[in-house]
Amino acid sequence: MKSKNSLDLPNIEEGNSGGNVGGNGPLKKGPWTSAEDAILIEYVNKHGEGNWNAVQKHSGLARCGKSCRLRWANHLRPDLKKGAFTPEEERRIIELHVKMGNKWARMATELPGRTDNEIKNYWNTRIKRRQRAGLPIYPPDICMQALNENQHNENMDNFTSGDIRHSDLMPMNVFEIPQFNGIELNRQLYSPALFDIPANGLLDIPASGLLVEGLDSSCPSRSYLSTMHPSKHPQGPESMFSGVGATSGGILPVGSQYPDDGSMQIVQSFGFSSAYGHDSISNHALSSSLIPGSHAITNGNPSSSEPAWAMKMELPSLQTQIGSWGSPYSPLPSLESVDTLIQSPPTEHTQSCSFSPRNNGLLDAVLYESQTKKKSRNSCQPTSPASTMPVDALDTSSLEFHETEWEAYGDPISPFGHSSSSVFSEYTPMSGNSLDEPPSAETLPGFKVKETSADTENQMIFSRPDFLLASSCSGLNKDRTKDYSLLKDAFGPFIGDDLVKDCKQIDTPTSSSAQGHGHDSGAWNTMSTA
DNA sequence: AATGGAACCAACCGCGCATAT
DNA sequence: TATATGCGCGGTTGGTTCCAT
Repeated sequence: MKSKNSLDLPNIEEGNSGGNVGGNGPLKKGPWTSAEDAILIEYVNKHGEGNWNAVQKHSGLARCGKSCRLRWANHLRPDLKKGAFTPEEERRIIELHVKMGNKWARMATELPGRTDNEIKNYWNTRIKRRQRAGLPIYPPDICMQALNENQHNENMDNFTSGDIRHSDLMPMNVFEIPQFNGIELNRQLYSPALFDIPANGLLDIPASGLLVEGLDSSCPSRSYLSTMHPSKHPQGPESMFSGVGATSGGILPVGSQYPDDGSMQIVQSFGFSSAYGHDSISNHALSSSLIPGSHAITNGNPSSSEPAWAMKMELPSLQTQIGSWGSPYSPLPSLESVDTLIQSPPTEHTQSCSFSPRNNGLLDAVLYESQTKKKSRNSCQPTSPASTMPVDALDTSSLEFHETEWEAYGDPISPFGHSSSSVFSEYTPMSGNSLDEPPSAETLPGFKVKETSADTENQMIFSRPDFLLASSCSGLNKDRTKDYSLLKDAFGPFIGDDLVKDCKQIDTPTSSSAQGHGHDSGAWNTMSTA
């Protein structure tokens, strides 16, 4: 830390640069000096944390309370861990992000010694880097883990909360894992090459790749594969549901038809390299023909008045940078145009549930989650909202491979600037990976990818496969059992029967846990219920 | 060696929530 | 109940460093 000597020299030096230390003059901004740090440390040591606005008054520090708090929290706290993130931490961040989205503060609670700002910066830079390189964002194992977790949760919560969860579940599921969605389900379908996993293990899975790899012509799951990054998806529903052009079992237009235009780039900004056409199948058709039982989902859909991505959702950092991520390979459309796309998609669905009235924030989601929990507890047997389940509560065996292993995937050729079809071809299986090696596009007979349009609601919902299951399991539709069955059927081919099976098998409280990062459970619960 | 771009990092800003009055 | 204040969070910005050309 800083020498206490500086405490005795509060008003020197830095005060001259852009501000002053102490005094009642204008508050200083900009970088903190060692003297200021010392003052702050001394103050905190003496008075403890909190009451930050009093720091200026009592210590003479010409910094606003917020600045003091930030400085302390991010740099001066004695328990801070300095240095680069370890592979374990990196992996943990990814796991957490899968679950939480851009909830940096929450994530920080799970990473002792790390700050939200640190995590945020890490994520942003890594994502940006990978985005530029056209690399996948999430590692398949994590996706799988999340899937398992959610399935588990669904089962834990299965058919118990009924209508209650109908509305409440959605926000969390939709918001919490904006971009993860299809990835997890594709674990077994992906070509390892798709998961070019860099040091940080982020998967920037090209949507097209997802579609190709994970889709088979009949699989409705495509829908959510393409919805991985619902938020702010420029194409809105259309692109998000690129794969959902037909009813279950229906064949979708081939992805190779993707125009190599800006739409693709937009998608890329979400971490996908797919070229999503603007056109496509009408949203209506999609919303109604998504998959058998999909109505349950769409009915539970959050918004009618406002497209899902028009909401301010919890977005991964990369999503927020859509406008600034000018990849050399793929110039992105202006934010304006993106916004237009985002907000313009008309939706004919009405809000059929008690979803957050504003449909625009995590807080809402959290609130609703909380409400859901309460309701669930009150009206049902103990439930475990998917959103509150710790990742670690699930079998994390699939996560056991080390971060460095992710790197083994090697970077594929950047798909940027290529149509999805080309992307597919580029992402041919590299093989030999520890992960389930999904069949390549070529090995998926009849696989066809189609960038189609879809309702924002659909997108929202399908943004998280687990949600689909959860929805059916927990009451998005009153005919939950039916929906579940339908979804199971729908996802079975895609995620694998075993997973579907797991969904049921996991339906035991004791299944949680156990492995991996068990310590997270508590923290997670704490966070979730906070 | 110079230059430009990318990466990294620290800090600020705006918003919203919680609590006190 | 309404308002004020404190605080935390997430997004964004700007500066510095690193690296490739």
